[in-house]
Amino acid sequence: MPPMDARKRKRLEAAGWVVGSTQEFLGLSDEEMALIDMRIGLSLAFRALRKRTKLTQAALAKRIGSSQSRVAKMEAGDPSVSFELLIRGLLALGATPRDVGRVIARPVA
Amino acid sequence: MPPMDARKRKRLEAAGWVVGSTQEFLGLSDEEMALIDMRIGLSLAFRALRKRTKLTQAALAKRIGSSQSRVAKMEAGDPSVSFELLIRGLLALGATPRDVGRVIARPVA
DNA sequence: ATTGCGCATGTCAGATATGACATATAGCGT
DNA sequence: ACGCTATATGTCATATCTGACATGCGCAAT
Repeated sequence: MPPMDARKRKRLEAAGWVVGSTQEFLGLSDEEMALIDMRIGLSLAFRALRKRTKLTQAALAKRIGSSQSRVAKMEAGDPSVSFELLIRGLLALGATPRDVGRVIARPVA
Repeated sequence: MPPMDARKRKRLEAAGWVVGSTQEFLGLSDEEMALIDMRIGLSLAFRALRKRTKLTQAALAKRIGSSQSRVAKMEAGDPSVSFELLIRGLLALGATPRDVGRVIARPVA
């Protein structure tokens, strides 16, 4: 999962590292920030919904035809995970398009 | 742009072919339908916003570091275009995360 | 009828995402 | 301490996405 520079940033952020000041820390455009916020929001919503549904990562993975490790990456906001996969995951957990839209619309913090 | 089966469906739909009954026509799950609707919604919003901004596909492509042909595919709802690219495009045109969320939340028809 | 412009569609080499697998870590009951 | 279960992290072959390019189509102006 190597040197794609901005990789670990999201991990840190999702892990609680104040999303706000990260922008100047690395030189990110507003658009890139917005994208990262969306990704993080989707990740968090996904994890929350999975837990609410009382599914393990492995069980959910099986249900959506993926693997436990990928589910973990989805929840970690890993940039190797596409928006589409995150949205797929949410829908598979019963989220509606409205729900997904809400998550994307809301700036993360 | 070869035989990835469900390819032309979106073209037809985006071109006006009543999205509703397409579901039974091909055996699509609700979730897949929702995804397709989101993709179409993003495409349409993208095209609308570009036109409102009075940019040609080529000009916009240059601005976002892409190519005219890819912009055309974005607007065509082509499945070879990722959600992330569509969202990137919208943001580059000045759409806010709220705008994007709205588009995703709203079932296309 | 030819030129020019905007858009559509196809292809392809290189970039990125994916599921699967291996392995590591953390917590928890015994 | 030991097993056991859930989650995290890394790697890899394959699949999918990407920008670039070529080319086609329609349409307005000359």
